[in-house]
Amino acid sequence: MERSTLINQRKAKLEKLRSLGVEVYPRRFAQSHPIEEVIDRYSQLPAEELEKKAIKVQLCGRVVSMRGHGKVAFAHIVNGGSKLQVYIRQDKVSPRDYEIYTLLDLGDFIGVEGTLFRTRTGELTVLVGNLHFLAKALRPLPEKWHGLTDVELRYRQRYLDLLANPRTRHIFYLRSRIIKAFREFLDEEGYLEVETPMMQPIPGGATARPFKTFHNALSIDLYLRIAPELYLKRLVVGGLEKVYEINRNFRNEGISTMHNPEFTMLEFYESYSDYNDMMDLTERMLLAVAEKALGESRISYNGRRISLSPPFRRITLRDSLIKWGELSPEQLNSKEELLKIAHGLSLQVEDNISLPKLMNRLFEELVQSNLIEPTFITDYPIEISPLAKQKREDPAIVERFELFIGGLEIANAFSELNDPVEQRRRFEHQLEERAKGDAEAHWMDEDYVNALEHGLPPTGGEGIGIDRLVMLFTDSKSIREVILFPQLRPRGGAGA
RNA sequence: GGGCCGUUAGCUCAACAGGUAGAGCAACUGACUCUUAAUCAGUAGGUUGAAGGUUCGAGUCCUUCACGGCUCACCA
Repeated sequence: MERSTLINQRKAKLEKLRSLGVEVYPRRFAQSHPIEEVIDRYSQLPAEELEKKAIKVQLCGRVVSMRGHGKVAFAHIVNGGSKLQVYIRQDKVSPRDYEIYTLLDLGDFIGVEGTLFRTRTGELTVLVGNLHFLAKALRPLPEKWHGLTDVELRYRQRYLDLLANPRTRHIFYLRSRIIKAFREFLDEEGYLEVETPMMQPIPGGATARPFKTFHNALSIDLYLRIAPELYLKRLVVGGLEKVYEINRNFRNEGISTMHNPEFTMLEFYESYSDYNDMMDLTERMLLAVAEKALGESRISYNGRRISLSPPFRRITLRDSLIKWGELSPEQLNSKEELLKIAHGLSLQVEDNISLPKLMNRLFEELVQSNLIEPTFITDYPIEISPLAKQKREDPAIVERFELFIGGLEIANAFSELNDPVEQRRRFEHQLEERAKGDAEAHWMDEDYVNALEHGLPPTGGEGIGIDRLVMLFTDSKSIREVILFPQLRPRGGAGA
């Protein structure tokens, strides 16, 4: 049926309810219990006992199914994700309430007062005494059996996805629990949660293209942050020795199953510790989060069972290329050799690519997908790590790790560079890269260097991509499955 | 940005080789006082994503565009 006809039919019913004197959008309804509680408390009681106790309830929810049988009807109502059957009999309700029932559509909200009983087939059900109309749905819900599968509609009208698909609901409940578990863990460790600017005059803390905006009153360009890192370290300079922030980052880059322009990042910094301490902390934290949010220490991802019990494997970037990339130490020292390999894999790399960037590229190609079990990859080239501290024994390498689980990059951490002179040098080098055309090279941030000049203690810092972690914990293949409203190209009109 | 695939009723999907666009659910009318994907009888519902083209004839073939998915490239 044409959509406007469906809506008009429902509007007509709405008017009929009004003409009966029914308040069609009332303010509130006093429920005696959420449906879930009723089920928890009474679903085990035998029918005879239910009848003897004659338990009175006032429940409400959205009507999701109706089965009329002449002068009686069964319906299911849903609230809080739980479903309960209600039973309306013409001889048990007032004529007015019965008329209200006849005007109900799937999707409407109702409240019922009645008595619990068990049907012949054993289902816990409310025998309705009074029926209250709570809100009208003018548009139909997705089909009851197949639900809503059109991916575009699921993302554009997430409310329908949430109504029709229990898995979607589950993912976002779990996402909430995961974030809460991170907070609880860090709070217990003595970390302070802070909020730092989303709008920054100089976008820093990562190598990525920013979104740009303009502040009228100040008449300046501002950038949506690509990372909170430099602000969090300013706080450590200020004596907030353990800080964390869970918030949005924005990167003006491509959209894919692994990338959304805005995404959620946990970053945390701890004074007097280094990247080794961060690895220990990460192991404890991920296990704690899994146990709290999932109730177990193992996850399933892409058909693989993965244990999050420490210790996690630790291997240097270089050794990982030897182990999984089957490269020799000699090859790893030669850009020409690596270029040959890259070309052999038909990777598109520019001939003037630097050795460290080439290594990283080969890592992504050859190694990353093998890192199913939690694995810390350590010791990155300095060139791609402008904010990390060098290793004492090899100044070309920094004290940094990335954590991979299920082949996904989950965390990135390092011993923070706290030498202001060296930091300035690194920024200057980045400026040269930028001048050479690297749009993602880091900006010079004099104010940040100035902060370092006041003294940053030895500090370990880490960022964890919350969306990817939620993907991992919910076995989701696309980041859009774990972001309620992922970025899509806008489309005219509602509903499509 | 490139490649591949998709877009048909409110939802989920059909439609041979180019020959009158169909089903289930939802909706509407009627029957039915323990159903649960209720059942039964009937009714209505379509600019086949958009615009062009080929053809006697296009959901189907061609071109362009829009939106989406996957993938490659780019990118932490």
